[in-house]
Amino acid sequence: MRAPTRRERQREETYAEIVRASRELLTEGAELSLRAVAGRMGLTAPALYRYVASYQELVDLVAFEIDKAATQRMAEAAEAIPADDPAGRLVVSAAVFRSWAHQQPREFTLVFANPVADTACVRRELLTAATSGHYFHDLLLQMWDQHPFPHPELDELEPQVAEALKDPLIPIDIEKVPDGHRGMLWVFIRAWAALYGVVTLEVFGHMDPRIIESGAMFTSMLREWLPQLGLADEAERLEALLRSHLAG
Amino acid sequence: MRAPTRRERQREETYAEIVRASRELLTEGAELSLRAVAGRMGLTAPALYRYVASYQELVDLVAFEIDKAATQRMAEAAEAIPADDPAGRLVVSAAVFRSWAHQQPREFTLVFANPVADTACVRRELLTAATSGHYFHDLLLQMWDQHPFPHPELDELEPQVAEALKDPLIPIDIEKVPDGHRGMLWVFIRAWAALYGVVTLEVFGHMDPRIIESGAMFTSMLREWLPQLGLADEAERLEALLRSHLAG
DNA sequence: TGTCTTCCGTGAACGCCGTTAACCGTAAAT
DNA sequence: ATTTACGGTTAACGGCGTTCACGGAAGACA
Repeated sequence: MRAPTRRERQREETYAEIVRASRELLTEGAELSLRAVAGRMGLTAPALYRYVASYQELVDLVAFEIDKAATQRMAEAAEAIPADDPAGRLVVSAAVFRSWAHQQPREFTLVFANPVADTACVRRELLTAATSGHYFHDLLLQMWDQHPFPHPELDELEPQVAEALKDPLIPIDIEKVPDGHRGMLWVFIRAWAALYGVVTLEVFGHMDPRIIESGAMFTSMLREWLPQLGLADEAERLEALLRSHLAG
Repeated sequence: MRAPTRRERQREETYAEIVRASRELLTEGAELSLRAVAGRMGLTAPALYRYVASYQELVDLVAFEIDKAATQRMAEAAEAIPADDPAGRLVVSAAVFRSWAHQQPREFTLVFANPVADTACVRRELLTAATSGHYFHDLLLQMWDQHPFPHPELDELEPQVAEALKDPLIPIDIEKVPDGHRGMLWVFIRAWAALYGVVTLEVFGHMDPRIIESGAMFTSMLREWLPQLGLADEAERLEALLRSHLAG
C-alpha cells in the first residue's frame, strides 16, 4: 500500500474528470457520448480509449459513481436524524432517493433502468457492488437489531427463493445477517422492490403527473411497509418525517 | 365512412409492414433504426419519412401497436376463464402480462420504460390511449360491479390526488365509473403501480435472477393485493390459477 | 383520353456516433 | 542515457437520423 505515484494520481484525476463531464452532460439533458465527454475535457474521442474499453464501459463507470454519489446524498441527509433511530434514517433516505430520481431522471435511469441481464459480467458484479444497496441493507439491519420484526423462515418460502437466499446475489455483507435469520432478506428484497417500483413508475411518468407530483404514491407505499418492518406504532411519527422530506 | 380507396389501403398495409419489421428487429435483439426497418422492407431510409416524421414517431407508433398486441394476447388467454369471473381473468391477464414482458423485454421496455414526461404531446396522449390500460381498468370495473370492494372517498385522499381523480389523465372511460365512486380509481392506480413495479424490476434485472425466475416476487405482490380488491376469500383459488399461468 | 397533381420512392449529402489504426512526444523506468 | 510505457493526436470506416432535389407512377379530373 505505497503512496500513489504521480502518474497514478494524474490518472485518477482524469477518471474523476470523465465522470464529472459525463454527469454534467446528463444533467443538461445532452446525450452521453464519448465525443461529447472528450470535447468537454478538451481532448478527442479516441483518447478516452486509454481509460475505458468501450462506450458501455463508460456507462458502467459513470453509473457506479452516480450510485455512490446518490448514496452519499442520502447519508448526508440521514445524519440529521440520530444514529439510534435507523427507521427515521431509512425514511429520510428513501425520500431523498425519490427526490434525487426526480431531479436527475437521466442519472436515475442510467443506474437503475439499464438492463443488467443481457450484458457482460461487469454489470452483473455491479448488482452486488451497488453502494446504495449496501446502504439500504445496513439501515434495515440496524433496524432489525434494535427492534426485531418478523420474517418468514427459509422453509416457508418457495424452494427456489430459499436456495437463492442461502448464497444471495445482492449487495449485502452476508455475515452481518444473524444465523437463522436469512428469511429477513426476503423482507428486504420485497421492500426494495416496492421502493424501486414506485420511483421507476414516477420517473418514467406512466401515471397522471399530478399524482406523481403529490407524492401520494410514495406515501401510500411507505404506509403499507412500515407495519411489515415492525414500525406500526411509530407510523405517525415516521409519516410526518416523510412529509417534511418529500419536497426536498 | 366511405370505403377506403386503393391508395389508403396500400398506405395502411405499409404502416402494418413498418410495425411488423420493427417488431422483428426487437425480437431478434437488433437495434431499432430507420435504416434497419427500411432495409428489411426493401426500401431506403428516407422513404420512411413519408410515413413517420421522425425516429421518435416511429418508436411511438411501434409502441402503441405493441401495447395493442400485448393486450390482445392477454384477452385471448383470459377467454379460457368464464366471463362471469373477472377476477380470474385479471389474474390470468396479469400473469400473461408478466410472461410477455419476460419473453419480449425489448418490446416491454419500448412501451413501458420510455420516459413519457419530457417528450411531446403525442406520448402524453399515449398515456390515456393505452390499450392495455383500458383493458385492465375494464376488468377491475367488472370485478367491482360483481362484488364491490371498499375504496377511499375523495375527501379522505390528499387534495391533489382528489383533484386529479376528478378529471383523471388515465386510460379509462370515466363515465363507466359509478358516480360517487371516483375513489375507486385510487385503488386501480395503486394496483397498476404494484404490477408495473414488479415487472419492471424483473425485466431490468436489478435483483437476484433466481428470485426473478421463481416468480415469487410476483406471487407475493398479488397475495398482498387480492384482499384489497375484496378477494380475500377467493385467494386460494386465484393463487392456484396464477401458479398455473406463471410459466407460460 | 389527356393533362394535372399528388404520392411515394430514389440517391447524394451533412453532421453526428463508436471504434480502429498508425503515429508521436514526453515522462517514467532502468 | 537509453529504453519503455503512457497518453495524446489525426485520419478513416461504417452506421445513424435527417434533409434535399429529383423523378416516375398512380390517381383525379376535364
